[in-house]
Amino acid sequence: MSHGMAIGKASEATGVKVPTIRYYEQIGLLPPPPRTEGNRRTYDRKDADRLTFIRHSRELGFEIDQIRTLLSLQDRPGQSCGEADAIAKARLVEVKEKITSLKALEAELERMVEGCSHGRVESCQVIEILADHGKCKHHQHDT
Amino acid sequence: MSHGMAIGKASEATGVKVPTIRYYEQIGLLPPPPRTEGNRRTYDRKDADRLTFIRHSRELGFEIDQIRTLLSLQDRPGQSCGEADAIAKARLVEVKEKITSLKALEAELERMVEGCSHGRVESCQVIEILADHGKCKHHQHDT
DNA sequence: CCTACATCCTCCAGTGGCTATAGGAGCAAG
DNA sequence: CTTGCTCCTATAGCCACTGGAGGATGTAGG
Repeated sequence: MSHGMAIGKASEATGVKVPTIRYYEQIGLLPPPPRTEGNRRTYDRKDADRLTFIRHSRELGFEIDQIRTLLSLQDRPGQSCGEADAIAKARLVEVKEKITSLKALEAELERMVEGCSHGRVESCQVIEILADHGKCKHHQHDT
Repeated sequence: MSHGMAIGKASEATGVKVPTIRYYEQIGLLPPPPRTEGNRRTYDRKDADRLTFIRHSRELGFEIDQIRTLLSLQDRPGQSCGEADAIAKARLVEVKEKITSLKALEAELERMVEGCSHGRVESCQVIEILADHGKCKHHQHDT
């Protein structure tokens, strides 16, 4: 009765690509599902839910290892959610920092682009700011 | 007379790590410098400037191939800076988009963390929102 | 001159999180 | 029965580095 679906259907249902699903199985994030006679993976509702959970977590920028922790917490509902809370809070801090850093970056790029007089490279603000770090206002930014 | 420096000094002077300098040489971003009798790389002021240019560009999030283009533009000062301008503009758009996307992410993480009553996992907003994509307000976000 | 020790060299493997390709097997419809 | 789709495994590639092994060279002190 259990309406098992093939990997393609699971992919469609969850938005996780087929090779990615196999990859998640390989790294132990998704348990190896039962196979059909013809050796094909069959997934059920629970697997799909797990994949959705993973996808959403990845979209929020959690690392695989953090997702591993979050999943194991989900499996034991009676436990305190302090750890989940801590992971989410840490990610929130990261995101806030990245926003700050990207805003500095945005400001500098804007300065570069606005300063471009569309003339020759020799007087181009874009090139000049890149070349001369002293003309750069901010000090620490990453991707 | 040319005050050539060893790779370690070049690294110190530019903030680019030693293995990264060698890597840039390997991929053709930095020209192979002359060597001493003992086979050690010696860099001059121009090389250091180039490394600084590269580092700064990387900090602003430009890809290696874009930096390749920017460097080749710098080498030919008489040319129009339209291409440099276009690269910077494209990056600016990317950065703006990323900021928007991270703000959506920030909002959702905040909702998760605020909703956490510090009780059991079974009633934890953090886990619940991750599990149920329907509870998610936004639709498209990346790292 | 000899000994430590820092710095340098090359080569190769690993990181994260997938993504793509090759080469084949199974399955459903016409 | 054939066409064409989906599936399987295994392996390699992506980006931009980073680290380690194992050995050569340079330098400062005794």
